Amino acid sequence: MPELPEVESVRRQLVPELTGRTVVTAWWDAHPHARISDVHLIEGQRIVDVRRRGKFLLSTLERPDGSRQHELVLHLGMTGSFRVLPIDGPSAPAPVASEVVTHVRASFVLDDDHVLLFRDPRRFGRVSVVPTGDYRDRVPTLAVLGPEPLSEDFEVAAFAAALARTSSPVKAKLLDQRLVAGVGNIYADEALWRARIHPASRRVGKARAGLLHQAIREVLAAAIEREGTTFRDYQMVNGQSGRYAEQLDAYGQGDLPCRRCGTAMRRTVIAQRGTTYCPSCQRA
DNA sequence: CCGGGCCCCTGGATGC
DNA sequence: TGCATCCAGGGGCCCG
Repeated sequence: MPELPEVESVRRQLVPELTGRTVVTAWWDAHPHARISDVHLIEGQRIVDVRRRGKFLLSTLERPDGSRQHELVLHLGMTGSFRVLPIDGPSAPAPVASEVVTHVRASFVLDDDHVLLFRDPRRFGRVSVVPTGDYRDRVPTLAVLGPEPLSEDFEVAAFAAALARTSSPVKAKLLDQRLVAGVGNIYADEALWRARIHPASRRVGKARAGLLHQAIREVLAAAIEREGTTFRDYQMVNGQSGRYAEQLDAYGQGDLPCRRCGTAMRRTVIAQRGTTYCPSCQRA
């Protein structure tokens, strides 16, 4: 559920909390299916920045000698969220924190007597420390991630060409992350509704690709302004909800009247994902 | 290389 | 009321 707008909202909240802080100790869940790796490498390193690529959060790490060899990579999965809490001192972080906040999978004691907690009930999130820029082993999706949709790198011609080249449903391509980064189930449905394109459409011409390109940018920008969509699990660092849910035109609108034409919205499954669209104004 | 499908996980909703 | 079943989905992986 956390997609680009949600991750960007989290990033903006984390920047003042983490920038310049040194991680004193790290704790993580040893669960056999935990998608958590090499976290111990962060101990003693300073967090230089908090960046975002698609749905990933990235931090440059710096050793006391000034060398920068590692990056922290975070992914919220479906139910991941962060909290920053004050602590009494640099004593056992995780057990103490667990009494206050449930489902803590990793925690980082900072040098300002705060602790960063990573919560993730369904364990689809990822926490990894990797050699700088070396994502292939631990985060392959990040290694092949497509352009940032709100940057100049997201070129309409390349986007249209990629859609012309494929035989998959257009929604599957939006979720793929290689064509464009950061779009998930909510904003795929929203962008397709806005561009009036049927999510199962396997042929999207140049003109409609242009509309979709524009719709993706508009929807994501509008959602960032409202700090994302809280539909079920997504929470910001301060525990608050994103305010885009009331603006949703497609996602979660099954059986409700289309906000454009009044036809009952229809629900189906595409690429193993629940998909809502207007059967009247979204034509294949 | 690409497309399609299955699986990981667990809280909440639904059904009996 | 209580138990079983279903459902949500980002992304890794396997197979054709």
